[in-house]
Amino acid sequence: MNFSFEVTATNPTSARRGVLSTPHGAVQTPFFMPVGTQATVKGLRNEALEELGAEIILANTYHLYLRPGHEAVRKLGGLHKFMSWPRAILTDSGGFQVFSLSELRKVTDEGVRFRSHLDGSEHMLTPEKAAEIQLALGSDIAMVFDECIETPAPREKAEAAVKRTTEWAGRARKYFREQASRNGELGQWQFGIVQGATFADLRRESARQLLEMDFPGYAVGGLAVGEPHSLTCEMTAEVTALLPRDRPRYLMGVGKPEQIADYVALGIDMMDCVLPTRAARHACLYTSEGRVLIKSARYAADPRPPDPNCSCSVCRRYTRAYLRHLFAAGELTAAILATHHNVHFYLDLMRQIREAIEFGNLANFSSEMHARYAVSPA
RNA sequence: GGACGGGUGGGUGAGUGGCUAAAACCAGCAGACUGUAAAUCUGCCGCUCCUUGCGGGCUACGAAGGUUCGAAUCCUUCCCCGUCCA
Repeated sequence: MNFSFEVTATNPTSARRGVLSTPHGAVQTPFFMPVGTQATVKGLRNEALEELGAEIILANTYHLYLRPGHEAVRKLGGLHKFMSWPRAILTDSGGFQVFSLSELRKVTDEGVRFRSHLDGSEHMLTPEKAAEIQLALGSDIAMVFDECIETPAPREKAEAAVKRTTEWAGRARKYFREQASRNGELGQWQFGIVQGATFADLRRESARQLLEMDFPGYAVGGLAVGEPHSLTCEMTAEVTALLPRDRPRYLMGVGKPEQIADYVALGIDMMDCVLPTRAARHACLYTSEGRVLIKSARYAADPRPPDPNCSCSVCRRYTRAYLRHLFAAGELTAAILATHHNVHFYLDLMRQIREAIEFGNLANFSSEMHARYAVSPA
């Protein structure tokens, strides 16, 4: 087995410092995964991602299944080779698309029937199918297919989603193990996903049921979909309290810069979020001084770097005035530079957090981040 | 010199008697983005007043007059622009 997870340091909070080893390299935890839904982190070449120190990225089952198709990727040597990314990859299962594409799908116990957002064609995604696709893609970590629902949700709906997610997790686990016994070492880890919306008892129940399936890692899903941050933290804490200490915990789809350290303090090891890349394309830069909406007229003649305290190659070379100009002109370079900076910011934030855990001052770090982002800079 | 066509808010450009401070798009301004249907979306965008209300006042569809209860829309004259004919 090329996989392992080792906790190397703990903290007065529940935070853990560790290393997740994969066939495509070791990943220092806690970590943040830049999102590369369609086998690319929008706006960044893989060379840049490597320079920025990304050790793992996320890709998406649903999107790659529709285009170019998982069999096509398999024939081209798997996702790593296809996209020329030598480091680790985690694939999301398509469970989030159950939520985000809610108008294009129908959920049944069997699975989810999607109408493709690309051409309207019909596709059935089941727990087995999602696992099969991810095995074909050859990602290092595969997620089980779950039912992600909106928040707030009525209790009955949340209950039903938990029940379904648990059953689907069981089927996915079974499929995965069958494949392993038939084909030998699969070179992939499979993680379960806890659901339960904003109901603490459902979250605990969901976690307990998944624990019985003995996943090498556990995710918390269906959070940060509109509920207040405090509630996200509450639900996360409920779950992490039950999860085994020797397995990685993944809080899916988070978060804002000032929230990241909070999740880590609750014992989260892994996160991903489209925020740094999407916000960058929309001219929002994350800096040591807070958010900078670089399109604003106030930066038209600002000769300072986007973030005076940042060491990234964009901040070393370009001014706010120039970035603002590029956005105003609609130049592609605007998105590229902004994305580069934001991903640097997030990855550097994670480096600082890992350091803070080792030095035992994560709590201070967290409150500093909140203070910094409480008010947007002038 | 003559015949047509046309002059609308920062721009392009709808609108041929009241529902028009005037569509739509662009530009401008402000904001939002949390396992990416997102290089997207939302709001504001003549001036002004306040007790911020589907509020009041003022100004505005080349200019000046006129018709009408009411005009960007109809009439007259003038000024520009385009095309064609001499």
